[in-house]
Amino acid sequence: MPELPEVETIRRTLELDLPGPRITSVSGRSIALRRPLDVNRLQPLLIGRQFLAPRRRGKFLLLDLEPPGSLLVHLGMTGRIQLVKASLPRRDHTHLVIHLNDGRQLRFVDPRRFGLVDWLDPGTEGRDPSLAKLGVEPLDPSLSRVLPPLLRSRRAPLKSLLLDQRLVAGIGNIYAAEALWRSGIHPRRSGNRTSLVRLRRLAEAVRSVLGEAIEKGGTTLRDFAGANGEMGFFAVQLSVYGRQGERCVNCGSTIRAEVIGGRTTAWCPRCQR
DNA sequence: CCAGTATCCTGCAGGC
DNA sequence: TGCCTGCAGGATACTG
Repeated sequence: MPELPEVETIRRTLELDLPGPRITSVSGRSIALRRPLDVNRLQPLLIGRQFLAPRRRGKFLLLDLEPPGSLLVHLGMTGRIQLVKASLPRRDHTHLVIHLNDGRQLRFVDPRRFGLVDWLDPGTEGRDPSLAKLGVEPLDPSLSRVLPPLLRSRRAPLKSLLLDQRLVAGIGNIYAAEALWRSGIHPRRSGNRTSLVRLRRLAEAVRSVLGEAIEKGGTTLRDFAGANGEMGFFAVQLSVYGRQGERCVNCGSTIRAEVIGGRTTAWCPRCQR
């Protein structure tokens, strides 16, 4: 669910509100997330530090600190970040709480525990096993030059290739389906059986779909950050994802869905070839 | 190296 | 009402 646009919106929200106060303590429960969450290790590393403006890489958040060091955060499927008054009751599955000296807390909540929070020593992000493998940033202007030849070199379905974070970082199941619909390409089409012209169109669709979703997130930023400081997800207008059985907004055909590469994938049988 | 599948986890929807 | 099953999908380990 949290794909690049949602993570970017969270980043922008945190950028406004997180820098400043000092960390006074850390609490929570060490528990198995994607990587083991070790509260006892984080505690001495975080106390006394202040957050700077956060960064994003793919679907990862990098919460930079001063003195230098970073928290690496991934929201997985159900991860949420809350920046709230300490008095607000904790939701279930709150795994980590970072206490700030202005009476607020940064909380990491993740029922399904597919997310992660990990410490990065300054300058080591290039060696992090997850970050090091990430492909091109989809909003980078180089995307339409870099991505097409990569896709051309593979014979897997384009839908699966778009989800491969080593090729392009930040696309998930929702925006992969949307970008393929927008560029008129069938999700099962092999990368190496697609012309460079069409792949360039796909790269542009990826950029525009993600860019528009971020804009919408930006316009709802105030609501989105919420009265209770909860940073979750927003609903964007979707053309195919989750619309199987409904009519294509472009041609009126019935949207279909099948499992491709282990992921349910919706597409329009008429618009996408 | 590449492609495809299994795995982790909880909440929720649907069937009966 | 309650129980069961299956599905949702991030990244990654594993298999062929």
